[in-house]
Amino acid sequence: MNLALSDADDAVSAIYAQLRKMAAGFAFKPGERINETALSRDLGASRTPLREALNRLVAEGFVEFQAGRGFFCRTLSDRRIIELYEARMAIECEAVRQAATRATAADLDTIEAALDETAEEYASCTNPIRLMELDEAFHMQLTALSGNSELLGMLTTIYDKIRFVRTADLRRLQAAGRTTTERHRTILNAVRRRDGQAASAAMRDHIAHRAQHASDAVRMAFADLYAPQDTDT
Amino acid sequence: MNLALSDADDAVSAIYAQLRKMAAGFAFKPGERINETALSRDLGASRTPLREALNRLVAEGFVEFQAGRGFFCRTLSDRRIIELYEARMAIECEAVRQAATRATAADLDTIEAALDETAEEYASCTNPIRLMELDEAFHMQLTALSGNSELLGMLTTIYDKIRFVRTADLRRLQAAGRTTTERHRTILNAVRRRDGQAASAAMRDHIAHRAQHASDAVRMAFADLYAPQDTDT
DNA sequence: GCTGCCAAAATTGTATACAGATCAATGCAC
DNA sequence: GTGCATTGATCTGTATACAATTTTGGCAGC
Repeated sequence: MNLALSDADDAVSAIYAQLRKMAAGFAFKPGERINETALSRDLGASRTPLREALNRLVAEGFVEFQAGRGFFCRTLSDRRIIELYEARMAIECEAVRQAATRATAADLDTIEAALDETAEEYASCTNPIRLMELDEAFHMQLTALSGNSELLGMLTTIYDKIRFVRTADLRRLQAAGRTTTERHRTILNAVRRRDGQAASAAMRDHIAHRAQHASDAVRMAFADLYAPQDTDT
Repeated sequence: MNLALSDADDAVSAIYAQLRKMAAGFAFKPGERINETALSRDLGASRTPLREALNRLVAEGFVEFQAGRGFFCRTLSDRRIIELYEARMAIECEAVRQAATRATAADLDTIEAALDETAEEYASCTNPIRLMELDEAFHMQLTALSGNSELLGMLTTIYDKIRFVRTADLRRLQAAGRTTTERHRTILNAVRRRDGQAASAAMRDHIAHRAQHASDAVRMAFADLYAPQDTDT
């Protein structure tokens, strides 16, 4: 997978990075057709490099392509979100299992320090974007300890696809006065004990728990998506 | 992930499907630069749709892109292959766990029948391509029983990336007078018992076993790749 | 009000042109 | 013979043009 998501020095990669950010945040509405001419004008490029970048997003599933009709923003369905949560499970459970044998004590200290440092902010944070960043950072850092860049790349793509839903879910969770910090500590402790089995099980439990609320979160995410423009429809 | 690997009715998708097949079989040598003009001529298209298709392959990691220098065939390293085997583990272990709760008896009968039917051919097969097809069919069918198209799509991409190595590995295994059929039955039986834990563990064991020989297989694959042209280097 | 149809406008699909960068080969100095 | 600079050939990067297709808007008929 492509980990070089930072804007490389070539134009297509820069456009791609920008479009991916937009797609992750649903700057295009689900099912919406993407107007190449207008978008290329906005991005200050011509249609040729834009279409090349869009084709990368097609391969990753952020954008769909219909012959003769052009590019469309991906749709957002319960079913697909559940599948992505399961894919997350596959990757994060395996990653944490590998991390249990490969992570150094220093690596784990770093993550735990970050957890300690942000625990208070996490508990009192009212900005859902920031809440999401903190949560996601933990999962990505932990997965990175697997030392497997394929797994990390796949997870990055999955997170970009479900971020919108997860943001709604975390907001909801916190509104109920709860956080994910304790579950994160449980997972981290299992890795520290070098117990890959337990770490994997704890991660599975953690993700499964959130997946149960995914459908509700999808509905909230949809509301967020269309609320700024109009309250009904 | 993109499951529509069949040649769609649009030109870019058709070119993409063909290029992906070529990339999977290393029709381009690792690290080799891809000449757009020559390739577009061979494919009977112009550079524009070809580059769009190549950009899809960049996103999937079959092709690398260097600014100002063009597209290059991916390189083949031990490290990367091991990572892909681990990614396989992540996905297939999760898939088989889901399959254990979701697969119908009829689904499992179909796979078992295919296993029975091909057991003899598998044991005596001298064509490594066919050997690979049989083995891969089992894994893909089983993963399909998870009912998760994301997992299936990811696995398809992984298999396309390691097919070359796996072909060498299976050839080697069979030359030693052994097959994977019994291990496949062990996994299938666990799914039948609805024991997701055991099915996952058996799958993990199976893949780990093959991963141990991946480095040797990579070397064999390299030899295969360059043998037709020249015996050394 | 709704449907079907036709023409105009907008949009996509791809070939092509050309500027700029890269590569290869030759020749020169050492 | 080796390393380096030069230059011509090759190749990439992207804008643009235009054909083909799709969408849109309006109008007639039910």
